[in-house]
Amino acid sequence: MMAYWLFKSEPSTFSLEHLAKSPKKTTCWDGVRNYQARNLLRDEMRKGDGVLFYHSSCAVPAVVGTAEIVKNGYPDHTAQDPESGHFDPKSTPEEPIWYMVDIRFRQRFAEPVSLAEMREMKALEGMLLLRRGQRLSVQPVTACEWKVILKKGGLPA
DNA sequence: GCCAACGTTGGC
DNA sequence: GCCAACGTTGGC
Repeated sequence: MMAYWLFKSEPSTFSLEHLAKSPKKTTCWDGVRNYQARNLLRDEMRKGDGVLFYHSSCAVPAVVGTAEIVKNGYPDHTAQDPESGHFDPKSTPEEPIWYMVDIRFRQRFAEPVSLAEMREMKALEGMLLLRRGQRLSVQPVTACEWKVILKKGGLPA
């Protein structure tokens, strides 16, 4: 059963363009330091799942395209790197706390689907992203939400 | 186990 | 830059 997810990223740090230009159009999604998000990365996400790529903290917050999970959850080694900025001394190679997945660029939307637009779409009532105070950096998306957003973005579902 | 203080996220 | 909503930390 294929699942769908939404990944937030600040485009000034790592945009969909960055992903598209990465080697093999693939990157490891490191640096997530929230337990709820960790559980999704480690236990729920599976190779082949769809990812909505969302730009946050920018002029027009929006879903700008899609990616896919290409590697299941595995330990985030940046937790062991004091230089990384995501260092966590409580996490060890023997007992890792933090996990990441690999994602690969799939497609860029013809038109980004902005947060404001999503708020006005009836089909997206109840979408996690639109809930006030919702800050999870990786979060589940329903098949219906996925389909509606891809259509709005000008991609075939 | 409670809860105040603090840091972060992220839209506006 | 502001600020609401969270998550985390640490004293008790």
